[in-house]
Amino acid sequence: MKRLTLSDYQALAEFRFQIRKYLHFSEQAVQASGLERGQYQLMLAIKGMPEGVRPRIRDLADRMQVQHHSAVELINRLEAGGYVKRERAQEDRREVLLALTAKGEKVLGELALHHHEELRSAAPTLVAALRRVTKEGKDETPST
Amino acid sequence: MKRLTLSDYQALAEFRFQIRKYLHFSEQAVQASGLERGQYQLMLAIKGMPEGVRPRIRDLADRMQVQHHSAVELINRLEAGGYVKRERAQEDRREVLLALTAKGEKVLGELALHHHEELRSAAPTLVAALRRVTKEGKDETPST
DNA sequence: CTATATATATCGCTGTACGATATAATATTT
DNA sequence: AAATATTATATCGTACAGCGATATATATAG
Repeated sequence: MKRLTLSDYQALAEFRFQIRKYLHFSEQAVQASGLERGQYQLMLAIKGMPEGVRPRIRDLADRMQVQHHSAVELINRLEAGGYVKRERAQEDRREVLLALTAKGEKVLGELALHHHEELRSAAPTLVAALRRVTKEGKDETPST
Repeated sequence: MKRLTLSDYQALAEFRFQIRKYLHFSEQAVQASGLERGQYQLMLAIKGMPEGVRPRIRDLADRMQVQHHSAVELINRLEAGGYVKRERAQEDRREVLLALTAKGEKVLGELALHHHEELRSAAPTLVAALRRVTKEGKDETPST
């Protein structure tokens, strides 16, 4: 079994740290807007859906990497808060398509802007951390 | 207030998606090893601590971006599982320094290896997503 | 036109992180 | 050196997000 060098461990740890910092910033910003953790992300997923993919619950669950019923619950709370609305698809009436309300657009707009700025400023550090992970180990003595 | 373009939203959403995929992979791998979510990360934080920083509970909490008492609980469970051990610092006897046990080293080694491989293969996509976020918007019509 | 698959929804539970608070050691002030 | 404040760690109860198991509705296959 291959072994990692101490530098590899440090690279992995540093990447985690940077990611956690970004996610922590996000959580603070989201809660300051009166939303719960996943709500911003789900709204962002609706708005930022790749071209050609319709925002069904299933697709959103996939983008969120959660079970579909976790997405359902999240959407229930979002709908209750007036941020998104459900629409039955007319072709396949099992499907529910999601859309942002005006209120949802507004909150998402502000949050996304903050996130965009934060991520732009964090990006160089993140890329550097990734590069360090990617970099071939130069025969360093393994750790332990 | 500045507005984001649709491409900006897509870039943010795509980055989130890629991060979630990595974190989801991580969670699966960690649970398959019989550990809980944060346990791998905390062990990794111990091992991958930057040079010159001692692994006190407070420092680890900072690297984990959690409240110190959340770190305490995590460490309680790790210690109960025999993965880490506490040692009182002799200079300042309030401090508790953490160290991995042999068992901890072993489990961490395997997990970190998988993570390293996964991250190496995910890195190009992640970097691309970051670049798209960083890229100056080229006067595209704003969304909505 | 029954059987099976797909899409969404509900209910109860668990685990993780938090807030509030406590204990212990060290540092500072008078 | 006693009193007070600060720092480091620990405990207890709680909240909430996501999951497993299960249910309902619609659509497709045989």
